[in-house]
Amino acid sequence: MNEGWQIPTIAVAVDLVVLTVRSEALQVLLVERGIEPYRGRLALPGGFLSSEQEDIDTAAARELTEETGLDAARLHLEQLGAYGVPDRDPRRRVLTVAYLAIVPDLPEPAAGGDARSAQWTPVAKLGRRRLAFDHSRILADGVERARRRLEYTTLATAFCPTHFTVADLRRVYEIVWGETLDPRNFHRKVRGVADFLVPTGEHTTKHGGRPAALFRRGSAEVLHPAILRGGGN
Amino acid sequence: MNEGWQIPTIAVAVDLVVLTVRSEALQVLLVERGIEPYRGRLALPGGFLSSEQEDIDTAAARELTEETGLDAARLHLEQLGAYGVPDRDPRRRVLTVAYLAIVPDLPEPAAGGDARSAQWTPVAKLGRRRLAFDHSRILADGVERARRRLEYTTLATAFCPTHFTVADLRRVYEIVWGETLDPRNFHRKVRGVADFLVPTGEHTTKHGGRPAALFRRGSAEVLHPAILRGGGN
DNA sequence: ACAAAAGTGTTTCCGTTACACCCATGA
DNA sequence: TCATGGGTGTAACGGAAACACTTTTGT
Repeated sequence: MNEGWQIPTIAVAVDLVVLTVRSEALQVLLVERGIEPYRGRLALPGGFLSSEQEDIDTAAARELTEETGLDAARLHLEQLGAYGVPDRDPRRRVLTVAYLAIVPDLPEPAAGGDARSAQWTPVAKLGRRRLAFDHSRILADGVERARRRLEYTTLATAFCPTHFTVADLRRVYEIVWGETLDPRNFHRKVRGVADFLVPTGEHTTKHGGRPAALFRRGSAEVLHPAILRGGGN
Repeated sequence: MNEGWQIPTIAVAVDLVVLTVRSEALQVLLVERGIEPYRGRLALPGGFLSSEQEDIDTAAARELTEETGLDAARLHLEQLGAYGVPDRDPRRRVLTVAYLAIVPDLPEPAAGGDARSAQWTPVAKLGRRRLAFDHSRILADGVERARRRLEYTTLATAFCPTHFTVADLRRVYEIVWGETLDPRNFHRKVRGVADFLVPTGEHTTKHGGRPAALFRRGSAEVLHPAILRGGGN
């Protein structure tokens, strides 16, 4: 079927949905576009492959490091899918491969090596505001993927620093899902999953109540049994 | 960061994991490659975008129709993801977007309009045999996706003709999952999900036992509650 | 009458929910 | 002592597993 015809080639980009829990809200890392099209609009961080031979996973990790200053190898980074509608970029045809990244609340504001000013924005605050290109759709897909991942995997720990309490973990669930959970049942559920949480022996000392035990992320990646939305009040 | 440099472009292809249940086995549509590289090896059907402006979803639907002769608009077709390791094709860099398609057992053998001979192959029979390129990996991802979809969605009906019995549906589950299910519990489960199965009033007349009621696929797309693997014996 | 497959009823078990209750700290 | 949040115990509920049992056909 294909002798003597020219195979079309397309510019390939990667875009990142970088999520964190920060100031009691689910926030996404966005950049403000400095050039047309969509000048001044918010967009997902991303960019074209840096060379003809760069791997897409590598490109996503590179962009993540550039924007957050963190070591991508230690972060959760998974592919969301390819978005390739021909007119998604008015200048030329671009196929973008979107990735979902989960990072803990960063000590320093996300000032990357890149000159562009990446900023955290609460997902809920975006409301009906449209992002550049089809990034609103990609963001919605990423958020939904993250929400589902919390049900069936141990991904929630990726939002937390290395040491955290059960209450910290519960707040991640509550903020990402946008619903409140019963602290007592949640506690028993997560402690009941083998290798989900590893006690460190340490305890918090701050707040008003009883000190909470500190945990590290365990080796488990899937949740048995799952922690489902719409229950637990 | 990017003034005065050339954006690299890449050849983009779509590849299809077309699954069906046929002769009591989960089968995948494969083609035998007639040219190098991987000449003589089995590969997933697929191909490059037909033009600079063809949408990837459209390209996947086109390939599906070419290979099966069926109207892709009536079939289940979903994106699996992008596979873009630079050396996956030794000739040149190709990024492929893989799709999962589910089709009912076709009356006629899958002789497409395309000259290539697509053939159904039982997934289990492939064993350790490697497909061309990274297609073994893509196939594994597609099969795993289909298995999970049966747990949480009504996708199983996509394997069935328009009219089918509960036993037909159960055989789909058993064959795709590779485990046996209790016919009585399965029956009550699927009948209990609202809008999953619509009775047609008709009954089968053939087999040795009591005639079974015939159903059409209902409007439900998600399963409440889910039908999980590793139970039901 | 018997075999075979469809379909229903019932008991047992297990995870979840809801909530009473106890624990450990700061003020 | 009280407020606050951490953590445990437990009874009620609901879905799933196991399986006895009835229904409806062909032979």
